Amino acid sequence: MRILVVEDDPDLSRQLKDALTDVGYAVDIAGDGEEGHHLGDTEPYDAVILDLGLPIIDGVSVLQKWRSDGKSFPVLILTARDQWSEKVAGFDAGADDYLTKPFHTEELMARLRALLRRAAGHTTDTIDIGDLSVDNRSARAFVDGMAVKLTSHEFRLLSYMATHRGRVISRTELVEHIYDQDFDRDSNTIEVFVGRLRRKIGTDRIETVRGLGYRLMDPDEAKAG
Amino acid sequence: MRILVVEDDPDLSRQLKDALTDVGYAVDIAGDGEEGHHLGDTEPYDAVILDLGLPIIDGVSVLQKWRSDGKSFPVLILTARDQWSEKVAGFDAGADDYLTKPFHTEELMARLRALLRRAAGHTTDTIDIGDLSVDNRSARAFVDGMAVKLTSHEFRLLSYMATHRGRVISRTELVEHIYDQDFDRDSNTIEVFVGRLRRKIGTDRIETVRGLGYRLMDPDEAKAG
DNA sequence: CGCAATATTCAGATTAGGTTCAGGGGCTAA
DNA sequence: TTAGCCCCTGAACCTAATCTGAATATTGCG
Repeated sequence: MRILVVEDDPDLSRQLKDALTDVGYAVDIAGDGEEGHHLGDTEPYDAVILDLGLPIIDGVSVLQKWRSDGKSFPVLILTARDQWSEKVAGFDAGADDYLTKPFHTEELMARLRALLRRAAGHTTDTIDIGDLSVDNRSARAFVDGMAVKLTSHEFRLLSYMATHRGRVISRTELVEHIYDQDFDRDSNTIEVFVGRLRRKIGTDRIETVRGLGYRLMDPDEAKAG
Repeated sequence: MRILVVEDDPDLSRQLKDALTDVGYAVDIAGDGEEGHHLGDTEPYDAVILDLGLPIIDGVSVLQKWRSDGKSFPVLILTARDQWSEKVAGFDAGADDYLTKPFHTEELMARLRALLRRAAGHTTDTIDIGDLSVDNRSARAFVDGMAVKLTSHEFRLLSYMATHRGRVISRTELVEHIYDQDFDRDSNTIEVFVGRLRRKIGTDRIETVRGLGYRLMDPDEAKAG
């Protein structure tokens, strides 16, 4: 974890750097708003501790610049004053937390941990198979970057096959996973859906394994191996 | 956005509920730790405001239980005491923010907004989707710079979809996040609201995904893939 | 070549979603 | 307190996407 501390009081920044380094963070220090802004713009920090009363450029302006540039690291603001209206302004500028001086280092550490913890939990939910991309979050599929319009059953079928890519999947297994309840399994709906899917995402992506079922794969990979 | 308030002081919880409802959140109240824990366990809240001094089960224990159950909603802790060591314990139990009573409602609101936007992976209160702009701070929406007049529930719907832009959102999810606990959830109000929203912000911004739900997106982006 | 498995096509049937509307509740202004 | 207004809700009705099953065609394999 790499942390930027923007603070003009050398004593405080020294003390913060020591404390943060002790618990294993990599720490950079900036002594004024300009330097701080530049560092935040160019280096990949995991979080920033930002004093508001800074030389050259004030903290809120620095924060606003970062946010309008799309910088998304969590920012914890420090300030000497305890004006609630000022806090509100800080949050509205895009701060994630706010701490009034003087503070206990332990509390700062705890708040920082909370910010880092929260920032960590963002994962995407897509499966890529060659240039086919299946996004379970948005219930969409892309072929070569182009969105493919799928109906809900078509998508369920594709999604299930994608999470078990490379494996042969029987019709029975597909039926069991696509339909919630017991479904009258003597019709050819699966074949119909596979057919429709093939038309939409490309025929050779779903291989038929006679007598066993289907397998979803990357056509190029198939040739190679 | 749906918020759970766990607070044993009826005056305070009443006041919080009013303030939160005014700005368009759906709010549930729990008066003790047990009820609070149960609600948090079973309902899909977007954030929780949790008092520490609670009857039956104390706040920190409730929070710890949630976290060990994998609940990840942001939690803002309230407490009467200003013991920094207690704050640290609260954060380590999995809190995301901490506010000492008495507090200014504006500050609480600002902190709550910060938690909500951060939980959704955003850094500001304004979400832009093409030329549609949704401002969660002022509860207003703009199309092409022009303000759009939305009713409270229309905005709730739009706001929730905007913070989850691109994702397919089921009717159930929408109902659960824009209404509070006591709401009869089988009627077609969601369809009605979606219809009204579409008329106000443009039909092709909300895509219907049959059998799954709706998706808010930039119509131009959609064509591009 | 012939059989069995799989593909394709297509036309109802079904059901999800869209639209409209009226009643009622709650808020505001007088 | 009352009248008026706005908005929410739920029902009824309408529209259209998509599912299904059967009929028909094709393929692969012994």
